[in-house]
Amino acid sequence: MQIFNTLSRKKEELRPIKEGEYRIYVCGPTVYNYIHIGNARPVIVFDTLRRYLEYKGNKVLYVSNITDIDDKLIKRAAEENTDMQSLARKYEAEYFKDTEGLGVKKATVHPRATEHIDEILSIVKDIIDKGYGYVARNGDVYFRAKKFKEYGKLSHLVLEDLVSGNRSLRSEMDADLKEDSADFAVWKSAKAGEPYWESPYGNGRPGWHIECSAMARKHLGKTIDIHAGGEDLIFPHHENEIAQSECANGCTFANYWMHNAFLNVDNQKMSKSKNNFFTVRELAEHYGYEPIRYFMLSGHYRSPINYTAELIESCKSALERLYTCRDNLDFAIENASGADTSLLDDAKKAKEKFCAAMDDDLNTVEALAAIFDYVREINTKAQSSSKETLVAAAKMFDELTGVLNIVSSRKKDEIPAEVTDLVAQRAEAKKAKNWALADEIRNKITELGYTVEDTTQGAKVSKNK
RNA sequence: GGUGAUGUAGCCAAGUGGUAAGGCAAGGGUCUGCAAAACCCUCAUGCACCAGUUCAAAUCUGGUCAUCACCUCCA
Repeated sequence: MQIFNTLSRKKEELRPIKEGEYRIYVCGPTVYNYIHIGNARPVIVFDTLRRYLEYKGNKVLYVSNITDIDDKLIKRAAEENTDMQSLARKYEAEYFKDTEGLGVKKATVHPRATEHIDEILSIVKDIIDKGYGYVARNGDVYFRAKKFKEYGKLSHLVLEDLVSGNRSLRSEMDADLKEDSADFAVWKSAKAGEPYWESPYGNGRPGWHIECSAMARKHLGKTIDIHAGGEDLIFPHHENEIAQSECANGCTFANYWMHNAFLNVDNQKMSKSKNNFFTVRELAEHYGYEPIRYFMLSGHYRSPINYTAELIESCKSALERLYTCRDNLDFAIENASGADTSLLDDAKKAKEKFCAAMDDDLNTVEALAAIFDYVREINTKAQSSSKETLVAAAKMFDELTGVLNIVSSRKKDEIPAEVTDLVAQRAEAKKAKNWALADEIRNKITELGYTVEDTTQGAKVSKNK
């Protein structure tokens, strides 16, 4: 499998440290609010990567952190008149509600920053011991960015350019605490009224970047296979993680870095001030979760995608085609009488095309095309195939759609006896060519919330769409 | 100023040298008592624009235009 590695800016053959096993760390949410649709993109994209690796028979250790200590949390807790921990737990629960709806598998571990203060302090100590960190007079601990010669290797930015950049006001503010304006905080001294933990440097709390370095080391080891997140995290977050981890551990932090492009709204970055901000929750209430997942996979993860309501609607229609195909398959299996086995070849071809696409840097768009090609074959041959063939074809359909996890919300409808009776009555009426009565019964069935469709294999009943 | 991305049909979107996948929408047809679903056909002599390289370019090179992002706590 080829993966685009941000480090080399090239597609590379993905080779894990240990054959058949992948250690993946994906930067998780800061739980201070409901997640927005932009947050959902990396969650869905890398969940799909994980599912594909597992589908290919690999073991995946997947870690995604919960940031539950942060400036935004402190601020928001004050606004909501609550404490930081209750706020964090509340939105963490909402986060899991949304991700579950989006068909995202739970990570092997979802570590919380506040439960890893010991590990964080331990890596801070390593950094200081090795000469890469220093304690400022107020108790802040900073990382000497320039001392790490490879600083900038991920973002391909040069420190001098950064320093001369046009947003240096903030670093100038701390200029009297830092040795150099490029240095960044790994530990922050406590401010009045804010949560803090005791440390050798005085009371304080972890900086943003250090938690990921610490939790990755604890749960996945010093060198991991893949580290992933949104492209905005490349700098400074991931750059700083590399500096911290590689200096503290003395070895490569992550072999592959994967970053998804942004999701825009009206071709602009989503932001509250532009009033183009959508949470996953509000969209899910409108359209359901599954179209959102499909939408995220309908474009390549490294290309920006633009959200509009019309697109979600068209994703919903595309999903309908998949649901209908799967329903037809079940119906055909129950009523199978044909002998054609050529669908088995189509299933094999579909899998080959699907895997070739996924192997090429997670090309979910081509993978979807493979599924839709297969759907056409199924629809064409469903009524002429043998039962065994249809069962195998359905299994392949479930396999491929299962990797993308896009047909999970389809349920087999329970048909009440009342409706079944009406269907039987309608069949009688049809037999007698009493079309008026047949249509009247069909209307009744519709009113009860069900749809009846006539096929060459008899009447097919489902819930109204 | 530095770095990077993008521009393909009405909409979305794959395709990195061999003559434009797939989905949505639209139109026509087949099937059906009528429907629904499904299937078939139609829908870019052309891939922002201009040059160039090549037997061959959406794809490579140079330039132009447009849009977007990152450059110290935004996925």
